[in-house]
Amino acid sequence: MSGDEGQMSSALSAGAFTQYPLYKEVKLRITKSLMDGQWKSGEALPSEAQLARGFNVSIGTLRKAVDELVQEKVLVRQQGRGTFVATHNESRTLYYFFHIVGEDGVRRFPTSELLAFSRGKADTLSAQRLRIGRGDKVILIRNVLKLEGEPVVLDNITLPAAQLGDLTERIFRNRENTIYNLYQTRYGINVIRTVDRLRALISDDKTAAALGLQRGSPVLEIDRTALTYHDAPVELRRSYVNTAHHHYLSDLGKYY
Amino acid sequence: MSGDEGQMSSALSAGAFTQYPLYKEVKLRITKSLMDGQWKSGEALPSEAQLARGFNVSIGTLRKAVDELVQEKVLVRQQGRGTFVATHNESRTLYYFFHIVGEDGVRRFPTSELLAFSRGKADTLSAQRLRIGRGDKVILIRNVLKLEGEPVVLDNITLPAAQLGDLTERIFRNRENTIYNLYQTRYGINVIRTVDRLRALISDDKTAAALGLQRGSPVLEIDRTALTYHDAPVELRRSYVNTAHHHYLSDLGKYY
DNA sequence: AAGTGGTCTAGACCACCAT
DNA sequence: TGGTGGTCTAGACCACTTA
Repeated sequence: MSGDEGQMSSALSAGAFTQYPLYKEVKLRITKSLMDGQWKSGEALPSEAQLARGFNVSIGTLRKAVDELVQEKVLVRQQGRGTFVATHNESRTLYYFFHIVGEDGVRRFPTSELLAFSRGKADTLSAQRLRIGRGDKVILIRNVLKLEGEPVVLDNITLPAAQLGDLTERIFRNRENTIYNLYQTRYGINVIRTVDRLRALISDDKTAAALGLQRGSPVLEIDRTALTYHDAPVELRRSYVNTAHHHYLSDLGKYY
Repeated sequence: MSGDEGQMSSALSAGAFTQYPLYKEVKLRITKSLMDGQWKSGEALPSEAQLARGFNVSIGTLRKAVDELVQEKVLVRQQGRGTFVATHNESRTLYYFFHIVGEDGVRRFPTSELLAFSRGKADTLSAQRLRIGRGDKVILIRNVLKLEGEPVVLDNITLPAAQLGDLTERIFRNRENTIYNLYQTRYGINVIRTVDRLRALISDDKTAAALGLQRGSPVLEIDRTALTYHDAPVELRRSYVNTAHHHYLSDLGKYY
């Protein structure tokens, strides 16, 4: 009886006929609570023992579910203290989302300077990539990132307005933390991973001017999609980088 | 007695005074066997039950060690069949080491064309990055990669000759598989991960010619270090990519 | 049918943190 | 001291592959 209980409840609560691991279902239920905002950024979840009792699974199964969420950097474990919802702070940004480093390889956090904040409508491509309707309202942001005072990155951000209804230039400008932190804390939108597509281009005049480059200089274009739970897109960002004294570091695989 | 046995043997066999998890030590011992070539590319390891007995640990601890090696793509589990040393085949290359994709986002495997094979001595920078002596012998390879018949990538490879003593142009040219597969099967050098640093540049005339580009065209430079166990460097590769119709895909984090 | 990895459980004990 | 996560063990049963 006791041995089969977990599997029975799994099949029941999943409402499925297929064989599906119990820990995956537990993971989905934790994810759902996170999406619903049941535990907010930086808050502690109930202890593993409590969660296991709540889900009616063994502690080992509960841990396996949490293990994966920790791996994905959605949760953070701290021995002796608890398990927390990962916060978008500077160090997380620096290590997982900002890939521009100096020639010495050192990671520095950039300062940000807003160039333009406007609203518009999604064109065909943006709509498709954000999975919204063509012509739906979007927010457009142009932003320069500086490293040691020098402009290095020009960001062009496209956001679906529906999810960030009240976002204004003032709110954006007055944020005290990273942009992803703003999405997370104010709108409950948690960016979990990004997919970047890179090319080399000759910069156009406007971009060159924003980066203090000569006409015809090469720049690195980064076409980024930011994703939240279940790979749902939440932000498009097209960036241009002056790679004369910096480079983009792609260091996959060091996840152990 | 039975509960403490594992931890005791851990401390003993690690020969350390510090607290060190038993599964980490098991992982190191498996890694060591892999480095020593005890199980070769594509071969099956002993079953988990056998390994656990051999290391005198529980099956759970053994699995935790193997879990990490599977995550790092060093080992591959196949339910019902066994656990195998991961092979450098085309699909592994395509998904984990070759990041150039077409505008449609589809991954295609490139054809390779050798331009030059020579021997030389390591300059200061190469020596430092390969952790060999300045002036030590190296092998230099220039290679063009074509996608659908068009040259897209120019590779300039630097290899420490000491580890690949007998490598000749003929052997390199006649390989039947990927370059990393050659290192793995012929020299027991297993590339596990790579670190890429990217910039945008104006191509020099030689590079432009090799890629069929006009003078002054922008190209994406990829400065790659390939690493084996314990992050030991085994290859340097400086590549130039025509990103007019392709891009570099950086898709970290989809490891779940 | 026999052997392999995959899941799940139950319980002990350790390391670390806050109080 | 009590609560948290971290490690380790032991054993049952399931899913899949091969012969």
